[in-house]
Amino acid sequence: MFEHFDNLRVRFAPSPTGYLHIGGARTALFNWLLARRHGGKFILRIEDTDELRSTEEAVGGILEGLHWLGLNWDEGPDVGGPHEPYFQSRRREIYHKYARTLIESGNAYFDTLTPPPAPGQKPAPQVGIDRRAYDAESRNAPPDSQLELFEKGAEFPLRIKCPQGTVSFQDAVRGEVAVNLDDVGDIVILKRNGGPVYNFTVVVDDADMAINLVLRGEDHISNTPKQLVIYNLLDLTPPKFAHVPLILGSDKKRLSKRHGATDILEYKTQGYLRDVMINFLALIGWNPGDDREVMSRDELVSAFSIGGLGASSGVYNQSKLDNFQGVHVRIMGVEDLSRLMQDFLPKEYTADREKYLEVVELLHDRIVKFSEAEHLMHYFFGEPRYNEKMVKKFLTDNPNREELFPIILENVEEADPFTAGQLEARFRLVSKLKKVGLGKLLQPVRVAVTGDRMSPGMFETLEVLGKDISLKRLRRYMAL
RNA sequence: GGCCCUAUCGUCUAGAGGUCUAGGACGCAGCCCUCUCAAGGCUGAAACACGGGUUCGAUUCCCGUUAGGGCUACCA
Repeated sequence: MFEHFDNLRVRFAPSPTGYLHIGGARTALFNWLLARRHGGKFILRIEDTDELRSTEEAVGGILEGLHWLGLNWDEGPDVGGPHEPYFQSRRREIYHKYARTLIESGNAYFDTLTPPPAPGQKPAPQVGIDRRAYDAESRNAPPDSQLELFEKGAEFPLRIKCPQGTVSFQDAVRGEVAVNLDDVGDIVILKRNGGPVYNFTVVVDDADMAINLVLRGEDHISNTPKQLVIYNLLDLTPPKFAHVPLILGSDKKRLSKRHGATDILEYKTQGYLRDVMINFLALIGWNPGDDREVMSRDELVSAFSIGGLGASSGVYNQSKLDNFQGVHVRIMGVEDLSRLMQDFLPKEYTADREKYLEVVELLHDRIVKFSEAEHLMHYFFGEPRYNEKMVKKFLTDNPNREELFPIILENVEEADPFTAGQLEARFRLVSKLKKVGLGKLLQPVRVAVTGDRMSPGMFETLEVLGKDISLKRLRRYMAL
């Protein structure tokens, strides 16, 4: 029943009270994947009814994050659409229209009994209150009187009249969820100041925007019954629901800054590929039904199905992300890699296209995050940043320096042509004749030329560096 | 506290009553390759939370316990 969709309309509805974290990004991704898979529409709606906590910057950050991931929306901010506006803060009249409907049908009433909350205090819990008092005071007041209050702009919270019994729904990932309506209660839909409340705005907007499948975080599962009551009172057909598990940190607690980067844009600046992020995120709580793990965006779209969603929460795994990044980098051609990586490098590094490509080729298997690429290749484009400990160990304090360094220098000097093949042949011969391991010969070279103990193959590195630079760096430490 | 959700290797997961001596991936360990670091190849350690049922038979179904998570606002 959840596998086939006509005119699928899904949405991502973040509230701009902070950056787009990876949990939200994943929810957005699932919705996007679903829309693309079934030829439906992906709608973006900004839930900024909390005027105190919502900010413009947050909106910008969320849009930027979504753009970076390539999760383009068919309707929403910037692109518009037939159900504008897509910001809840600009839909107040719509909410009031629906509120009026509820009052007229006798399904909502002003709560004249509950005192205003003390400033800065949470209002007292209203579930399980003594209904009888409300029944006498205003719950059973005639709709006309309530409408009058509404017109006057009464300073009372507007509550729905929750019926008794149970509500249930078929969750696409969990099956049936049933709740006793006594646990829902007469929830507030309009605040004392007339502002609409979340559980009311989602219902109104999802209905108004013709959303027919709501896929969201598990933290909303308890809100669903409340929303269902409102759908019923409004005589509206509710959408289907799918609640995906949350992403947890390594301590199984809700993901937070303590677990590393959680702003999706942080991954961009660290140099993760957007397709890696998408691949990684999709696999937390979903699988294609076979053993595939590393998947392209297109593969993800065609493999995605709501049936592949799991119900148990997943823990964020940084080393898996890094592994995915490495694999995606390796299967990518040098051309693509070079292009995607150049924003993370100084302009001087990429100016000489040919040399840049040679360097990238050498480092192809060693690059993970692009933010680390500069360090891996810096010595090709300028003086090495020497690791003093290694300089000491392999060069200045090398016990065999007098014996080996002249030989090393001589062979580099005389290599002609100055190619990896030529250099390798010479060094292998020396190694054999002098009965010295290649490592003994090459580690000092490596430190002198690259500044540290690890690099791509030494012969290839020397070739790309060229004879002049190689010799200059070697002589600095090896000329006795 | 109340209500709701979840429960397979450390982690992501496959498994939809017998195919499970439980499969894959990351990570970890060892070996191979090797001029270092990677990459690659091979091998290994590593899990069905617990207790009751149902059944000829439960990782798979039901109940409970425990654990984790969520919600419990005139926040979203």
